[in-house]
Amino acid sequence: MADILEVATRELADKGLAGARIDVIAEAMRTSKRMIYYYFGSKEGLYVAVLEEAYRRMRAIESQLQLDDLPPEDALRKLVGFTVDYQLAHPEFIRLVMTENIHRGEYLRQSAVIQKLNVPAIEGLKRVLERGVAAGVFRSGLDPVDVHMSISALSVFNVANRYTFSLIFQRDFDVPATIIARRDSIIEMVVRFVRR
Amino acid sequence: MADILEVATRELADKGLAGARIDVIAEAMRTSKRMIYYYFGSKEGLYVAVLEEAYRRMRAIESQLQLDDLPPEDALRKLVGFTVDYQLAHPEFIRLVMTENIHRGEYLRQSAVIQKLNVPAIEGLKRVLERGVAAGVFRSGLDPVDVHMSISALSVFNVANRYTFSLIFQRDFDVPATIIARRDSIIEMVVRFVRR
DNA sequence: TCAGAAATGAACGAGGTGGTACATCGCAAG
DNA sequence: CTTGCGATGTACCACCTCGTTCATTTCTGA
Repeated sequence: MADILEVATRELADKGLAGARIDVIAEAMRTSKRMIYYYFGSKEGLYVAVLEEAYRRMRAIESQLQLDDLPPEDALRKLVGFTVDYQLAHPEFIRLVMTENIHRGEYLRQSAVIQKLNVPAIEGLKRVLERGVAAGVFRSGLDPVDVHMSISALSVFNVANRYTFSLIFQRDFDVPATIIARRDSIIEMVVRFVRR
Repeated sequence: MADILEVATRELADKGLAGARIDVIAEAMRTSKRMIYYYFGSKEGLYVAVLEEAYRRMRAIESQLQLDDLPPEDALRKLVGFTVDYQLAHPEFIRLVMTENIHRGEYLRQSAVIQKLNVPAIEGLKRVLERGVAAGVFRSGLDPVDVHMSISALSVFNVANRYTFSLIFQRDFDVPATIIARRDSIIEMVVRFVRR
């Protein structure tokens, strides 16, 4: 059953909601298509379940970062670095999010738990920023949601737009050195933004 | 015929390649479906044409910015501001790009002109950065493509992920004040990144 | 052991979709 | 006038895809 979600995630992230085929998902696991409807009711039902699970997984790992033990700037670097790494390691997550935005969020809206799932992410960042201000290393007046948005934007882009971008600007994101340079650049950008 | 592209852009950006229906596109203009195949050969052919045209339009406007007349930091602020504004004003562009990345760039790859179309964008930014270094206001060693990538990432995100993000973090991107604050934040972030 | 519920398999159908066949029209050139 | 070619309308089809129907099996609890 967690197996179903795994396979469904792959297929839905790969082709999008309209492009994914239930028969393909069904065939990719032992059970038949009949089961998908038994458990999830519809293609959309399955899709919502997949979406929720994807967010849940990311936040679960993120919550283990232990940012409170580090000096503010180190904590921020760790958080940004983690976000970049996570997106790189889980392209299927962004692909799902892209698909959902193509659909204007109409399916995620059906999820009751999705907001609560993401509150801790902001809370963690907020504490880091406050500690930085208290320590005199960060400027005040920063909006945690705004900073989080920038971190997400920078981390997501290399994965979300990697194909069009590398095609246009001839940057190969499979080369480790390129990835590392980009990662450093993103961290530097966020840190410089919050520094006094 | 430019009419066809207009309608097709709307439909393809709206639903994606798999979700868009040729019959719908055909019906939305005066001509019949027969014509689409006559001119573009296939659904994919139409899609490629739409993609190319979208890039062409953006770069055409961008090239009129006259950045060379301004002091480096002002020029950079203008460029970033323009990028943010353009993306906000043309959500269908990003939606197409998202769709294309879902497809791993396999269609854009078929376009011969797409690379050349985007070179000027980097050239313009490169000149601004060099002038900034020469004037002693920007740090040296900056990679224009890297900076361009960050500008794109920050500008694209609020549009590309507006639905999922606003759902999760209760930020309404239809409120002008929210947009303006975000715009200022992005510009500030880029400027701080390049400053000495 | 047995009743009832949960889980599953096989097959199918109704509707939709990309693409085509064929005939026709309009118009420019000779 | 007529020849030829680009443009267009109509109808159609072969295939695919979601979702269902019906029957069957496996589990669970008393």
